[in-house]
Amino acid sequence: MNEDHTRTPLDDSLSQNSSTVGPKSLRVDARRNRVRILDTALSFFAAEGLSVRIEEIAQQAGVGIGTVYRNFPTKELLFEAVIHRYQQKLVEEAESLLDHDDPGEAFFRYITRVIEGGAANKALTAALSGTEIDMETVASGISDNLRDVLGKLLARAQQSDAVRADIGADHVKALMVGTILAIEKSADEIGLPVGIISVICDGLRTKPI
Amino acid sequence: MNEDHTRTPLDDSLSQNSSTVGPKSLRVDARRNRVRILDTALSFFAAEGLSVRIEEIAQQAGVGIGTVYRNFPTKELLFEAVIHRYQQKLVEEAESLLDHDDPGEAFFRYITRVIEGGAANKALTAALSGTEIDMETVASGISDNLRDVLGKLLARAQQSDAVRADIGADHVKALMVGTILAIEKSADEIGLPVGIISVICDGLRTKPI
DNA sequence: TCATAAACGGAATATATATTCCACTTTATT
DNA sequence: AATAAAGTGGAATATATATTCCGTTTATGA
Repeated sequence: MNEDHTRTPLDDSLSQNSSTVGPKSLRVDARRNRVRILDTALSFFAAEGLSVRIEEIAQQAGVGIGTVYRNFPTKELLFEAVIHRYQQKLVEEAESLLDHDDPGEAFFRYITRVIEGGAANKALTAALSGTEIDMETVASGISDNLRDVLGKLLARAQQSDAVRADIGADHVKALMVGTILAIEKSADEIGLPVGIISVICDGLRTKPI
Repeated sequence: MNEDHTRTPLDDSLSQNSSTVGPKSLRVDARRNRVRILDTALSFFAAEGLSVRIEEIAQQAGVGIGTVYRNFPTKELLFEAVIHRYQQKLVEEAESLLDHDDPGEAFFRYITRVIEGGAANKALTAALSGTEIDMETVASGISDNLRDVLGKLLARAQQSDAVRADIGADHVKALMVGTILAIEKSADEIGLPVGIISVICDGLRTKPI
């Protein structure tokens, strides 16, 4: 009775590369369900944060609760799996901006994009900020990877004198998180996001004189 | 059996002016308990946010759960009562800065103070940002009052050309909330708050050239 | 001091939801 | 087609906590 189908949360997102066999080759129907669950969970988490009921995800995904739990033994683990994707995308995006001609623009474009994307995605917000959950694993995962690339992006921008020198990646990360949260929490006044982002960016720039 | 001791949440904080009789003159022990509950709730909410159990508050306040519920029929109402105090303080503080010589400094001093105070107070954060709860009543109450004074403070600062003209009180409020949340959520890197606040303030300033 | 209404305490109740369990299906293998 | 292994659904369980209920205690005014 010793169930050990519990894969570690970070190595499994279900290797899309159809050729490779994957963790242990799931049965075809199982793999399909897994994808459905992840997709559904993503949209729910993004829209409503961690408070969605597992039952609702299961229903919408067209599977039973039990199936969700077979794949993700815990709500938290499901969340982690969902977030792990997003994280990857963010990091990749940052990396692709690392060899941009204008380090300053690369930097500002990146934080703008992260903020705009995040403001529409409660799941990401929760993951980045640690709101709503403890998030041992993911949090540190995100922090490490994202802080790294962000740090590089920032360093280049600072070297090219586009960004003030007295701040670090932590500041930037905090500012992004805060801005995302602020936008998310505010009544949806039109124009708010743009205005706020502009304030942040201006505050980060080196001063003219 | 029709209990109607349910006072409206905003008119009752227990009128300190000992001379006036108050809402309906509580029995002396009842009044004492009410204060204890409010005080205890404040510190708990500030430290841990809305997730504290009512039972814990009751215990720490030295009363039974029933007594808490007699005074505040709902966890949410208790929270509202607690927040109402803080709100009042914030508004008063803003008002007292309205006739400061230097409108710019008054403005920046105020948002700095709110941010620094808020970052240590999860209750305020929750109330301001709407995190963790719906907060119909308080939210709008805070919004209205605080937005008002904040607007005045901002207007003066803008007239004196200390703050860029293209933003409104909503932006400022969102920025404050975001900053508070960012600081609160970040691991406590020393110096983070100062650095972040400085970025925000710089971003709000009119530009030199 | 007594009677009475007000207030109290905390066990019991209600509710919401995460998680488990297992009899039943479906897939893969022969 | 038959069988074993893998996977499934969803009722049942476990748990956490907000809220109610009511017998007991306490302040107050005569």
